[in-house]
Amino acid sequence: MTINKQHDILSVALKLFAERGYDGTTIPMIAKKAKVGTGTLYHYFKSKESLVNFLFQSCIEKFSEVMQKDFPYSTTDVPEQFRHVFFQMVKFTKIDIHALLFIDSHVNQYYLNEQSNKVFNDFLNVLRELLDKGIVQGVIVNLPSDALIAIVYGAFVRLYKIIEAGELEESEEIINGVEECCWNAIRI
Amino acid sequence: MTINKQHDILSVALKLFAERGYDGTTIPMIAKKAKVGTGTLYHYFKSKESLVNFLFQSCIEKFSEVMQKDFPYSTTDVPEQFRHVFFQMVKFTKIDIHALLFIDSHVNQYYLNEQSNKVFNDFLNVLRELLDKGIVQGVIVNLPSDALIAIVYGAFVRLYKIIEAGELEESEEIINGVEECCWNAIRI
Amino acid sequence: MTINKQHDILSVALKLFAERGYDGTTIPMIAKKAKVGTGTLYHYFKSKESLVNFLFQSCIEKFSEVMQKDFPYSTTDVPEQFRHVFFQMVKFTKIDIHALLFIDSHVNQYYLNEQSNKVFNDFLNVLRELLDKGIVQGVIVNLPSDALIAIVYGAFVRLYKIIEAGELEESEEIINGVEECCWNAIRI
Amino acid sequence: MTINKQHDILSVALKLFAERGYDGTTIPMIAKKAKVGTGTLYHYFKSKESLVNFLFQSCIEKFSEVMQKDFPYSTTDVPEQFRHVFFQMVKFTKIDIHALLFIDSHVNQYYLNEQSNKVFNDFLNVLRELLDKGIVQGVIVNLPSDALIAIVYGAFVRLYKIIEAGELEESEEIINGVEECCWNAIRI
DNA sequence: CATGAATGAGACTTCATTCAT
DNA sequence: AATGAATGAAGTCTCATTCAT
Repeated sequence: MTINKQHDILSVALKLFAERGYDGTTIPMIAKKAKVGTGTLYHYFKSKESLVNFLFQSCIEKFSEVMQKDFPYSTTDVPEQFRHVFFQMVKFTKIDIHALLFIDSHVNQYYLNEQSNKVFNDFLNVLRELLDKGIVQGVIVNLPSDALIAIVYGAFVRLYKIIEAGELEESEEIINGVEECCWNAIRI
Repeated sequence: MTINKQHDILSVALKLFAERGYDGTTIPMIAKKAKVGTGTLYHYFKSKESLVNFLFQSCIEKFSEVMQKDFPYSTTDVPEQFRHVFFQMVKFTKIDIHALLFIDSHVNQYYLNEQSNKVFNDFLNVLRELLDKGIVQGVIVNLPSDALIAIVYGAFVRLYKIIEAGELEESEEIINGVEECCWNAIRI
Repeated sequence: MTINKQHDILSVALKLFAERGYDGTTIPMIAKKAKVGTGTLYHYFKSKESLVNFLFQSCIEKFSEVMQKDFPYSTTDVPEQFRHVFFQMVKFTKIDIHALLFIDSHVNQYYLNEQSNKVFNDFLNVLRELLDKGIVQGVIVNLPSDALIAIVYGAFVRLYKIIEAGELEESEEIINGVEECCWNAIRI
Repeated sequence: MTINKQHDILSVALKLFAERGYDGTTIPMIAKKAKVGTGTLYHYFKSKESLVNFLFQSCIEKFSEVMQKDFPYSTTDVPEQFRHVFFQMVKFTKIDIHALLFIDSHVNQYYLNEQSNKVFNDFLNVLRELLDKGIVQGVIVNLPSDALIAIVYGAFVRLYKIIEAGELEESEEIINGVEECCWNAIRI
């Protein structure tokens, strides 16, 4: 038996939601894989919706934390800061790729509540600020920061989707290459 | 009455699948929006699964057609060819953004059959060839072509996701800028 | 094309009802096997129920006709009359075994109307009279005629069920033997 | 509340299947009569088909058990053994007439699986052996044992069908009379 | 806390029947 | 007369949720 059933439920649910989507994942599926009774699930979460929202918010939170860990506030060198953020994203993904894919496929869905949407938007703001600073400094192309995020984040997520699907094997070389690509995409 | 009920069903289903996912979309939902009886749907498609597979394959087919339309075979200039493909993708998306988002969110899902997966893979091969040619010519960075596709396609799709979500307004300026970004990402 | 669609519908329906029962047989099944459109069926019969009732009544009628054909009214010899009826039943079954099995499995069912039930009861009365006469004459055992009919008719139908199922091959020898058995069962 | 919902479901389903046939009986019908939710039915049985197969096999099993209970193995007197089997069938029918009628109307139907067919065939073999022994001893008429079973079993079932339909009142006298008829039918 | 039997709303699907052609 | 597309009621089955143990 595991010490923490809640933890088991969360990690199983995250994986299943990431793989099959919210509606394609059933409570019995989660319960069975987490080796708990279906009723147990309802001791920890009021409903399926509250579970998905809890997961979403805590994933964003962890993602945000990792991304800001050891952030080089001291410097004003945007390329260095971009580099830092990128490799922290890599680090986060290595810890829990399902969290990345879960976030990606659940953003803006009809079952997310206001709080989830707010948390996600706050998270985006951190990135927006970084990029806007680069635009002002003239080191990043002058496009709406949301578009720039879409480019970098879109590329990043899709890369890990094909890695997770087994269509590409992860290697330091490739990751470094992709980082360069992403920076080249948006730098002036 | 509409001339073609099958067409109505397909276009409604495409939109709903793109917005809510396969499992989040119900047959009654589709039927109601398409203004047909639920039974009618089953005159045209054997099952919900056969509907989603039909849609998937025909979307890929259309996408593939548009992308290869007027392709500059005469030249060997990869940048020009890349540019062509990119703007054909833009054209396709303008015709039917739901098709783009539908494809993106349904690739590799458990309800797709072998034929759907094959059709999608064939489609990717066209892109792979183009990029591999560029790598050989030394004008595109030497990374696995799947990674390069992920970068460009991932960026592209995510851009249109936020446009569709109303978080960014489409403009020729932005699209041109993004095209430049994408090319800069992968060129040497 | 067949001359008579109604005939095709009836013969297909009879066979299917006999094999799969009323509820296990669908209108599309019948239409397809009879090579007509489903709508065509409704030109000949008001509803599925009216079709099954029509079939039931016409089967009983034919059965009754055959059984009374060349009936030896001149004699009062019950054994001879019994023999006649038995072999007329054999003759009827040889013409259309499905009719026999259809009648057997549809008697007394909830979808039969009053008229069908009446027709069947009238048919039984003919048999009852014959057996009652034999009882009065002291050549048939003194049991309720319905019980005697159940014995003979039950034996007869079940015999042809296993013949139809391919578990027994019909032969004159066996039929003669069974006739003897049936007579021995009820004679004094 | 009842102690055993599964038992309630089974007994209600047996009765309804016997009366209306498999396709004429719906899951909501069964659930309502058994006073359970429709979903409950699916906790006990995977599908309607698995329910009917389970019922079929357990009915045959019970029937077989009752028929072989206290079988006079010590004697080689076939008439006595026949008599025993017949009255054990009567006993079984008195316990659960629906089981008898259910078996009769569901044999060989398209929804029965291989196991069900096998169980039924094994059951028939017991009867075949008994009759074959009688034929060898020269006390039973020389006809294929399947034909003899058809005669006796067909007569027996049909008798109880009309009793169940209220067209004949059961009495010891009649049952004894019918037993004599059945024996007379097949003895030499 | 933990469970899983129980439930009924609602999912997918079928089918008797109608009707425009 | 003949058709089959169209329909919605009703069938089988699933699933989020509750609750007695």
